[in-house]
Amino acid sequence: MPVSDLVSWNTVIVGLARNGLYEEALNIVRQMGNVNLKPDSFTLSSVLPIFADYVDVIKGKEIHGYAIRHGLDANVCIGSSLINMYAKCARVEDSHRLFCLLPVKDAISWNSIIAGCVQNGLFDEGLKFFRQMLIAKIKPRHVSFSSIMPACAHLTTLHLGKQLHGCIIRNGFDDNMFIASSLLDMYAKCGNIRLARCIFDKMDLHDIVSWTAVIMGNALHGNAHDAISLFEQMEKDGVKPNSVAFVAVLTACSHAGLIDKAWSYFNSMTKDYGIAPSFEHYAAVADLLGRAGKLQEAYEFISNMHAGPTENVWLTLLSACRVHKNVELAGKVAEKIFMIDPNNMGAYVILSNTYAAARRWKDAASLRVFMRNKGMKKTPACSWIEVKNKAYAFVAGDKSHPFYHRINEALKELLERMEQEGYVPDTKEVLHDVEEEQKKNLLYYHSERLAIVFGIICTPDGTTIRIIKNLRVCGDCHTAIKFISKIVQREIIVRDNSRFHHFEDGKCSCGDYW
DNA sequence: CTAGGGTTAG
Repeated sequence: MPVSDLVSWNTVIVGLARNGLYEEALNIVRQMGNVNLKPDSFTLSSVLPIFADYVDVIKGKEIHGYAIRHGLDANVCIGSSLINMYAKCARVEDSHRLFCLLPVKDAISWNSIIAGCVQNGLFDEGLKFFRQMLIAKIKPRHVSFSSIMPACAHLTTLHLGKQLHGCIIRNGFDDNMFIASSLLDMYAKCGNIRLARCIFDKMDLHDIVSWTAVIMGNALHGNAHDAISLFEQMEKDGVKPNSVAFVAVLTACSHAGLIDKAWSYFNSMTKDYGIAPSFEHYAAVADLLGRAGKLQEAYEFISNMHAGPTENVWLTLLSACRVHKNVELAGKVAEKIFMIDPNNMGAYVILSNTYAAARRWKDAASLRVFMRNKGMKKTPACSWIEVKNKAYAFVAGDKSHPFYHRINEALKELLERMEQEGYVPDTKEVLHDVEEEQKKNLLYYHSERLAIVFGIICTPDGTTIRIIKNLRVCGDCHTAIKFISKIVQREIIVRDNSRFHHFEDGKCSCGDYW
């Protein structure tokens, strides 16, 4: 059989696969056998992306086996598509192994392993490969940047994201849609919504991803009205919202307490766009109802979910129960969660905090003992700040920190000025059964305050301070930071586990609703 | 007259 025959068969397969006609492409591959043609490296690397898209690791592995038997596994194109296929099937350790074994690595094989890591949440690993790629003198391409940027976004490493942005501009990649979307998302997640919006406005074209990224960014920063008007503009521009876009706009409503708006979007999603609500949509609405104190309504809403509620949806209601100190419903909700996952740590923590908030110290304590016996540990609160391209982490009351004494001095000084301005510590949320004086001390050393004071000491006057915290900011710290922003005349941006707070001149952008 | 990698998600 002449080679050109195989070439023309491959050409047809590629054409079909690239146009999304996967079944037709696979049919052609099957027919190759009937005319005694054997798939070669071109065939395999055209077919593998199909199984990556199908998340079909069984079929993918079959191809992998075929490649090994025919001595094609050292081919760089097959290698990249195998790395990609395993990563898409959540088998990134297999991708990793293949990448190491690959004798020749080009830019695309590097991009495959970087994207594979980032898509599986291995952000540090992805960054490590990115650096190794540079060391190996492989020039990053546009795909390298759009693959690695989400790692900066998730890790909130603004300095890295900015460096990469510089590279992108120098390479003239800044007009690429994928890169612009990932960049604007990175800036939004790292606390700079203004720059995120700037990048969005400079784009020539907007697709559903860039719209969603800018809507979500505004939602996270509490700019509900911007988020909603962007969503409406998107609809006007003829870009059809998808399920993710609705998550974004519902998140915006949820962070601003816009119940009626949220309902109208939730209903329009199914009615106007035929999108079935997923648990994220339910979670956003449940969160909104819960925080507005409509706990019973939220309970019924969740109970009527089509697919059956997930533990995450119940968890949003459980934290609402804690906020509104509804111990009875909290118990009922916790039970629902333990039916799905008996070892759900988050649920035990919130439940014990609910008891403590209702001053039921004994119940809280016995639950903590139970948790300790089960070997469950509460996540310690931690805040961090970037100063001069370095991240500094703080945990509450950490005396081992090298800057502890300087921070402590500054904290005392600041506290005096705060009290002169009218700050009264609010110990209601201190969930320990200890003396009032001790409670105050616990508050004064919350991790976010240590990080903020460190930032004030280490940066010139007027510099914006950006803090990231792994847990929710407590009510008293929220008040304290408002005072601090006024006293030191600095903009302080705090990202907790669910949203951003912009503190400026004694006020917070969330309007005290969060 | 042939092949592989990318952005949004409480």
